Amino acid sequence: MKKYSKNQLQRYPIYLKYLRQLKEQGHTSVSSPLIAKELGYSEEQIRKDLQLVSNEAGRPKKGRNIDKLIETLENFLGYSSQANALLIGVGHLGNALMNYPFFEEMGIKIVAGFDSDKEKIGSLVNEKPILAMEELSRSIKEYKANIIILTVPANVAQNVTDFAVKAGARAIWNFAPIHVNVPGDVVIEDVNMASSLAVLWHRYLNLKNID
Amino acid sequence: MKKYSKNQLQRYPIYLKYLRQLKEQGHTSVSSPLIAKELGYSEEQIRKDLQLVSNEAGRPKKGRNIDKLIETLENFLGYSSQANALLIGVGHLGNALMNYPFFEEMGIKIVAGFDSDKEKIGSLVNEKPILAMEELSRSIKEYKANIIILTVPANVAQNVTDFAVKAGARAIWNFAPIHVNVPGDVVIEDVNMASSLAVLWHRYLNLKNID
DNA sequence: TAGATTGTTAATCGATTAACAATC
DNA sequence: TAGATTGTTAATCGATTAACAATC
Repeated sequence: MKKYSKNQLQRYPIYLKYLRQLKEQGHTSVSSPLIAKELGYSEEQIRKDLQLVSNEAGRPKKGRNIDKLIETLENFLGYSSQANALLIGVGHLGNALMNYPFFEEMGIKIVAGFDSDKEKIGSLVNEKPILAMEELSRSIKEYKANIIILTVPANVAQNVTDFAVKAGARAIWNFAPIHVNVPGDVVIEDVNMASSLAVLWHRYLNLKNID
Repeated sequence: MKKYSKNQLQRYPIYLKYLRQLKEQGHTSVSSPLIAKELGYSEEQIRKDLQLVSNEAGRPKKGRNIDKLIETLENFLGYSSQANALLIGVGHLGNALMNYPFFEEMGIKIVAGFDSDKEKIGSLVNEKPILAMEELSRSIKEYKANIIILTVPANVAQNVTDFAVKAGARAIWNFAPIHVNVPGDVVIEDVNMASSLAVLWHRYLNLKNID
């Protein structure tokens, strides 16, 4: 399997989104300089990235076929796989993600939510059942749920993670604002808003100070 | 002003969160190897990162004073600033962020939401008023709102961004699943779930294939 | 043909890691 | 003292950028 850096992997969905836009606008081919200009990357980087996933060469002067490229990226990113996901922690954020319309186009489908709150258990959110934590293990097997979305408070995140791993979770998408440890045979990826805000804030201060 | 890489900036909030945990547990000092082990970084990296923000040296054998370090990081990250933020797009995600309890400990406070939906305008979400887009320019001035949180659908993100920039926005925290362009005197940072998922998914596939 | 764009190979840049003397 | 941990300086590694011949 080829090696992709984290930065690289993060760029592919952005390319794909843009290519879909171009396609909607009626374009049938696309060049590296165009993508580079519009998305703010260098054209060399675009070329490198696309060469790496694509098994078909681009054509000088013309660029690449958009439909082919979209298909390539969709396959590469798993958008054609329709993997089932389970969400733990149906608070405000969990609720929002259960209603998030873009997951399906990203190839994942939240099939159930889990919470420890008895009031919530048994209810439906966006037509998906909210179940008790005890059901997790069974659900992972039943739905072949590859991905666990973690939207619990920071103070219980590690405990819930341990529980989920024991229940069979192998990929955890962590929205809790804290680092959690997992065994080597489990992958975890954080959506850390504090990290993102730190970058924004620092750049903003730089901007103000330069003026 | 010192130069910090994006990766570096992203790590600081993670350190801070962990240090706060340690403090709660009664620790008074902390060493690089300890942080490194717990958070999965190398100890050299921790040392480099902390040296860069700290104006006080650590002490061999002992490490650093936790209280001092927490204070340093809080100041560096702007957590003591209490900046006002405005949120545009009160859908499911926007709603969740208006109820997100951790923003205040990160030094930002959402003071109002904005939406184009007449049904929502005039209502309160988590005690904050939802206003019409026409009010944006006035609110930015009134609240000295440095940060705009963008939680609108992808297809209107660029238009709304342009509108916000015209209204005086200078820092945009973009949760829409799309790249938007801004002028050079505006900073933008994306929370791109698709990018995050791409990393998770790729690592997960790697894991399965290696087994 | 001329020119835009490609893919490849080399150079540069920056970030991480390693090595090690200093010190509490 | 001995040992853990520090800060600094150098080496390595990887990613991005530059250069350029190939080609549609």
